[in-house]
Amino acid sequence: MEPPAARRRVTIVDVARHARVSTTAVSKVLRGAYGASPEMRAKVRRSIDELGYRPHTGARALRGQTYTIGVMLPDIRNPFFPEILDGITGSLEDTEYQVFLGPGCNGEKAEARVTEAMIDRSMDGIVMVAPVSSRARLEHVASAVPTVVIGRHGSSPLYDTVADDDIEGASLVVGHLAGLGHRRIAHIDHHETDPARLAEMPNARRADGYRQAMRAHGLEESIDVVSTSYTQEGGYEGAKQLLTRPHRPTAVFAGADVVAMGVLEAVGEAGLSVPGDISVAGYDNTTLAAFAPISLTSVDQAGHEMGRNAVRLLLDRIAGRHRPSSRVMLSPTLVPRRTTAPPSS
Amino acid sequence: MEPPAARRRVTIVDVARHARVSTTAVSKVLRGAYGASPEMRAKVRRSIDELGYRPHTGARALRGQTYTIGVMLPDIRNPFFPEILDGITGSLEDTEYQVFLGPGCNGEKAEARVTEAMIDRSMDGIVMVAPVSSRARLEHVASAVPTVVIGRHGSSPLYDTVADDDIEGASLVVGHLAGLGHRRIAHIDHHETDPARLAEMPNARRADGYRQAMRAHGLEESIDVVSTSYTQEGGYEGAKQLLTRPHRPTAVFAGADVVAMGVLEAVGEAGLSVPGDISVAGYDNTTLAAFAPISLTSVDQAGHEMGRNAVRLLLDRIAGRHRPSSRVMLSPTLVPRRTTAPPSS
DNA sequence: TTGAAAGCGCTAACAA
DNA sequence: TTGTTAGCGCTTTCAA
Repeated sequence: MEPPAARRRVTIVDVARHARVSTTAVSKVLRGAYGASPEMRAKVRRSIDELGYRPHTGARALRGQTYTIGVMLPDIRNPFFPEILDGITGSLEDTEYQVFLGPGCNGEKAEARVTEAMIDRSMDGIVMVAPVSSRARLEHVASAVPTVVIGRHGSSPLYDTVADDDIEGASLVVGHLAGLGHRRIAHIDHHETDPARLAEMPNARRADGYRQAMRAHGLEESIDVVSTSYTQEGGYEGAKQLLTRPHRPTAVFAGADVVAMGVLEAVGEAGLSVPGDISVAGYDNTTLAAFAPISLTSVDQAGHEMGRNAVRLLLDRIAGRHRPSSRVMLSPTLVPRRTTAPPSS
Repeated sequence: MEPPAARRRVTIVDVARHARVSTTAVSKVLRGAYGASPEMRAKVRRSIDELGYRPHTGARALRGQTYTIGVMLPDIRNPFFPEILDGITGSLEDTEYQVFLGPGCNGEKAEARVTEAMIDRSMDGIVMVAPVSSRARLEHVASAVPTVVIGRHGSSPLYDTVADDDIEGASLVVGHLAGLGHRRIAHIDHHETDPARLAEMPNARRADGYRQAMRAHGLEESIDVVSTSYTQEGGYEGAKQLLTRPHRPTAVFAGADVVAMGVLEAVGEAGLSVPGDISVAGYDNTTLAAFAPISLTSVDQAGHEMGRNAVRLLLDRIAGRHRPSSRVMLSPTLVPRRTTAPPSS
């Protein structure tokens, strides 16, 4: 008399026995591989359902795929990232692939930990959203597993990239404000010291785009960039500085929506009104921007599209298609709301 | 002459050879298992570093642990969940465990897909945050892998639970408002039909707590609950209804911060001011509530603590400690801000 | 079209 | 204390 053993997981062997075929046959059916008659497929399918069999991913990992896609998100709090994530999960919904998020990636070290963990787990593909790691690190990851980098400029032969045209986005904002009649349009940037990263990060592009657009509108004399950080505090500090200017700007283009939130706070504290005394625009078109009491003019980056494109490129690579690396560049759109209006003067 | 083969991953065999010991020895060192001399440990450690060896999780999964914890988050957009997540990742930072998030779990079907995927991947433990699945489903998961359920009342011998005392939270809000002099305090609830779930969901507790507290303050005649949903739209709709009451409430207790956002919107549209004409309180103390221009009175659930407790319970179970299931109940605190004030009358 | 069998990288029972 | 070795569940080569 044996004690009732802990229930063992149903394996491919059980299915094979139940269907009276070989394990090879079951494996073939599972993977939709060539070389199995329709009758055999049907038989195996039935046994799989009856027994409630599910493939063991660890065992699969030793020989083939894991049907797992890892997504590295730097900051789960940034309300822009869920859009990208929806684009990713949405296009993977009807496939066997499962998405897992590596959370808490603030800084190079944390990014390395998460990506290594994904590689250790034999994930089939990795999507890195707005990584801060060095190019060398990204290429290290990409050399181990198919990789797509979202939201960073600068390409590599080892990975594909999907990014928003930040130059164009900045230009849309400046064009909008200039069109309303603003001349003194200031910009709040994210301060970046690392020169290597500088060229690849979206914030630098936005600042460049701002400068270019200002020149294009004949406003180069009014170019005014404050470098703080892409956080609410950064926006608050930046706005404080701008408000003490002898000739106060009539409009502020914040490099991100969260930054604009800080600007709104500082402007409110200074007893000024938006857009009466000062217009404010953000970037990312987050849910926060759309929230009625705030109603922030912002730039929409088409996060869904970014996610969809990333998946398309990734599956293509996983399927083994050898091709030069791609760069997808998406066009942003302006969403004018109530924080921007003609200057009062 | 061979073509340069694709670089093979360093395995335990390579390490063993390099250190001139057996693979068993390496395995023991890796797992900190009993039976390896300090000299051997040192030797193996050195080889591991020199070769850059990392354990293959899939291979580990076949025999032992994967050092992976899966967290199921129903809605990545809910600004309360990152708090819990921080609590989880924070307490796992100095361990070998890695956290992965299963995203996009809206509804029972999606929850089942994600949890099955976690089980297939031999994750060592699962944390389910505010799941909507039936008790039977939760127990199915828990019978396959150590599980902790966060944010749901009602216990099971198969899994541990961590929850906030929603009755107390509701009581804090009502007490605060009543203390300010309000009598007509209304509540916006999340509509729930499933009777089984009804008893376990926090929203029901909050509504019950509201009713109990109203009675305790002798305000049972003023009890007024509108059932919509825990979304911004739900708050908007609910407020619309409340504002058409012949005797308009002077304070609204929204069951969640997002709901309160919708209330603020509706109140603003009606040309009323907060807190001048009507006080508004939320629940969750999200970053949104703390945001200065909004400054919403809310209830803090100590998300960090929830996450920390969940991990503690999970690791305990994973370590194989057999014990009856635990229920951890945390006490919320009230965070009064500028959306609540004495009634104007 | 079908199946037998080797082996992926690791852990753990057992032997030395 | 140290090493040998048998699998874990799957994929894939190769033979029938």
